Amino acid sequence: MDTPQKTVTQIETPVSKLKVENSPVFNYINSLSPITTVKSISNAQTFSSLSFTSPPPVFTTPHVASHKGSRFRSHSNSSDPSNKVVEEALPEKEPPQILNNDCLTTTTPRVTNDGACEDGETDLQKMCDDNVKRKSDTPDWETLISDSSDMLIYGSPNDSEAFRCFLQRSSDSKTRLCSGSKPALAPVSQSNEPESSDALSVLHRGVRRRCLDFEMPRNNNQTPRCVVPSIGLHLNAIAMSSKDNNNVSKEYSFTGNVKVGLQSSTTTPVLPSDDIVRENETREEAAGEEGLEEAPVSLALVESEQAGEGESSCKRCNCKKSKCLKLYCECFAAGVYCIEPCSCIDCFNKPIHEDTVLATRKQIESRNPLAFAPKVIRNSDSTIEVGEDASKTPASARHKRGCNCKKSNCLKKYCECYQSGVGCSINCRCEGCKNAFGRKDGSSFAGMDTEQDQENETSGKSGTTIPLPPSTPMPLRQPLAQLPISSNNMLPSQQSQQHLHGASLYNSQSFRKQDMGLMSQSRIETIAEERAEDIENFIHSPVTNINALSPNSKRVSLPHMDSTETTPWRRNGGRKLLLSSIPTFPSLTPHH
DNA sequence: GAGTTTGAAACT
DNA sequence: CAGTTTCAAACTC
Repeated sequence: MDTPQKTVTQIETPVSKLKVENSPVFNYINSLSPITTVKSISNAQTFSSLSFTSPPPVFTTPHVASHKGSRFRSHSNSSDPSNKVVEEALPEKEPPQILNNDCLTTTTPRVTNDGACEDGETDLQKMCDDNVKRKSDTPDWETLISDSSDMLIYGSPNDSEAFRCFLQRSSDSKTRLCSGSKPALAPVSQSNEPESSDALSVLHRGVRRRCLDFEMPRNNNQTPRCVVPSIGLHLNAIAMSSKDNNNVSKEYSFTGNVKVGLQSSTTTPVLPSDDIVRENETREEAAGEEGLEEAPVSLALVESEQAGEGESSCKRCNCKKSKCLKLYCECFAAGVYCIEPCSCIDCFNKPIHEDTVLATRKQIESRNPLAFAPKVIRNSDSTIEVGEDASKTPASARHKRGCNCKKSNCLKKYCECYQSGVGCSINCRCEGCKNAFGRKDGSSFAGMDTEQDQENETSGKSGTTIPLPPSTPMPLRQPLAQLPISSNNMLPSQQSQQHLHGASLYNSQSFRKQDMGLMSQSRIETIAEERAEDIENFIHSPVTNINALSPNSKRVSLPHMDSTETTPWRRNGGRKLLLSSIPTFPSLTPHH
């Protein structure tokens, strides 16, 4: 009897009964015991609630095992514990409710006991005593707590910071972490949170977090970015398409995602969010299997980066009739939620309308799986880009579908190729192409020179306009930004699941993010190469064939090949490899 | 800031 | 698939 219940002893109730008989003291305790039992119950509830709702087996075990539980739990349960911890750490943010919960849940194990012990002092004292013993017995708690703190943080609203720290640790780019962290966190937390209390509350938290996160980042330093799009995330092929690029240059991007978060506070990246949420689920699942969890993180990171960068350029849309639910909307197209800076009217691209956004997105993807995929594909060179010029970019990158310019001569941003800072290619159906980054003819990139020359010859406007176009800037970052978006939506895990679809984009994005953020440049380069290969493969593959077959069709285009974007592809092929390689996750694990 | 131009996206 | 319309960004004034 007794022996078996050692674990129970911790729980207290059963033991108490047994012992009660033995000594008056126990009797006394017994009187108390009820309370304790209650606690235990409460704990159980909390745990159950926390872990379960969606919880993967992992969670279940942990919480059950619980208390001692172990790291595992802390990690896995990060949600719960994290929240608790966070709350404790950051009582401010979390509403009292949470605290209560925390008390209940946490009480047993640690802190609560000590400090909180609000409940019955006597009981608590006893409990504390017991706890003390327990602690002595299982110092793990503290350690766990401390250890888990990171994770906990993760889950909590504050997560962003903690998360960031992690990320930073794990990865290098701080910005990413900061910005990205949110999205990633949000998703994660959300997934977890729901367990704890109300899904809604969770969502709100998520939102808050994102907002906070965003703020945090800002505060931190990073830049005021819009940070907002991480949101993946966030976050969607990210979307990025040309815009993404813009993002890069401007802010957008993922930022977009990030933005989202900021936006209304609601959250962020629409798609990303959705995707994130989904992905979170899927991830968890997948993660369980593969340990993809990382992916999300990476995505988040990516997003964050983008967001961070994007921030500088926070993208904003000005939609009036599309409700920001069509690809006309840059934010939506980028897979991010609209945020405050947007001047849109009747905007539905907000976390509040997540369902609508997702549904719309699906609809669009059903029509064109690549709708949210990056528009620009880059070669290995793409990484190079550095700004200097576009000259390089153009060569390596190409617009999937190609442009259809007739009057702009591909010398203005009306041209997606030009806007993205890439040269026109065979896929383009443009007329009078003078793309400075590379003409459809083949006159290569470098446009500047050639173009200027030509322009000089043809028209005077050229020079200034061409160079100006941020095209250069765009291209550089674009990849990141873009990828993130789509990726946001689609987590790697999802990617794997989703396959090539739009998801692929996401995947790619996410991938990118990971790549970008986590991976060193060298890796990126390699990836880029891989991408190129993948792209080729893609082209050969049925899907790609589509593009090849119908270059004209806008949507047909391949799944993003962009260096940044392209990643996704490879992911398809080599995704796992990348993922596995991706450090992002690892960083998280360390926490364990 | 308002109006125009442009080409992608969406629709038929 | 092609043509047309709608839309919002890019651009101009």
